[in-house]
Amino acid sequence: MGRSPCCDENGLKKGPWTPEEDEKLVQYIQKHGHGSWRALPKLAGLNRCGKSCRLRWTNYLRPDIKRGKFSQEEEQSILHLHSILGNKWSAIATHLPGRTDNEIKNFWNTHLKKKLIQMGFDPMTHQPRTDLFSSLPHLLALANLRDLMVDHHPLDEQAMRLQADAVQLAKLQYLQYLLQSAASITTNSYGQNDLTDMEALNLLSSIPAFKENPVLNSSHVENSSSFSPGSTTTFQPLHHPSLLAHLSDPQVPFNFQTSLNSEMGQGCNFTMISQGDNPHDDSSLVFPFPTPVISTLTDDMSLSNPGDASSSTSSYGGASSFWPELFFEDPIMHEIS
DNA sequence: AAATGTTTCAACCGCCCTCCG
DNA sequence: TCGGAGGGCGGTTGAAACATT
Repeated sequence: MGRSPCCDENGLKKGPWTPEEDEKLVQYIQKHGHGSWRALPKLAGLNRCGKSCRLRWTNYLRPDIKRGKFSQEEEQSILHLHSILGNKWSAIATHLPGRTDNEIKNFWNTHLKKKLIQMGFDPMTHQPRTDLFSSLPHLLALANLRDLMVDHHPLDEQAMRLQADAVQLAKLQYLQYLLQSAASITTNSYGQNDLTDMEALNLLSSIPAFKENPVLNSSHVENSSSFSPGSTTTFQPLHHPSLLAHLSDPQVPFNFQTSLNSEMGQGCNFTMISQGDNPHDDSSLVFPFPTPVISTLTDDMSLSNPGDASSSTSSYGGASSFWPELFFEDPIMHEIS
């Protein structure tokens, strides 16, 4: 037995606003300001509830509202802010002049959420989706595409590589899942070798990037120092604007190597090593990350888990996520915090 | 051209918080 | 301290526009 909707009272009008109503509302507010929203409709000669008037004004009629398509920069900001704030649309809107929370929310639900899902990210956590099944539709689609193409046209080199990349990505996502599972198992069982380590290594060895590159099979990062964020800096995963610029442009190539340091019973660490130039060999994975960011952060340092400041004591300190958790000083976070 | 399906987004709903008497 | 009013917020709905068959 909840409170009855305000507009049910007194047969007040609901639904789309007419130009005449808009005109009345705008004129009244420009003359008198909105004051009490509840009192406003009567004073302005509108047969609407105050709430409806407030919504119409704040979401549509306000003179400082910017309409039209969201720019690339706005899109990046929303993604970034959402990764920090979650569904706090009004908070996000304060960082985007002229945009309303409602507009941002709609844009998120109709565009950005889908985009992230398509790219294999969980739209709520902004982390890669670790469930292999989430990748299956894409893989199946690719497989079907390949069948079709083989039937009708010879598969070109780039398409072949794309498909191979997708399969490798799925493997790596699954690997991440295994490592995350292993992290909890290992932590709880105190050094016990578990099957998941083996499973992970077997999977790795099936990926050309690991099999063919001697660096990747070595204990290359044995003594690598963890990337330490420092005490006064705020760090955010993934959605740096410069990264996001590339989310919408999957053609931006970046080659990287992933090193696995595995000593049985001690867990695994990932190290991302950027390559200065892009040799485009078949063993490279192509991801939409800009080279400069990766290279500055991963030059001979392992990536550690942001939530785990004492990662050196954790046997899986660097294995929290396959996708690079990039940490950087974030002005917006400073502002918020 | 018509029917059907999908997407978009303005508007509504109801919960929650703050303010004030 | 309590309770009601008002406003803000996030989630949801549904009509209109657009796309596809």
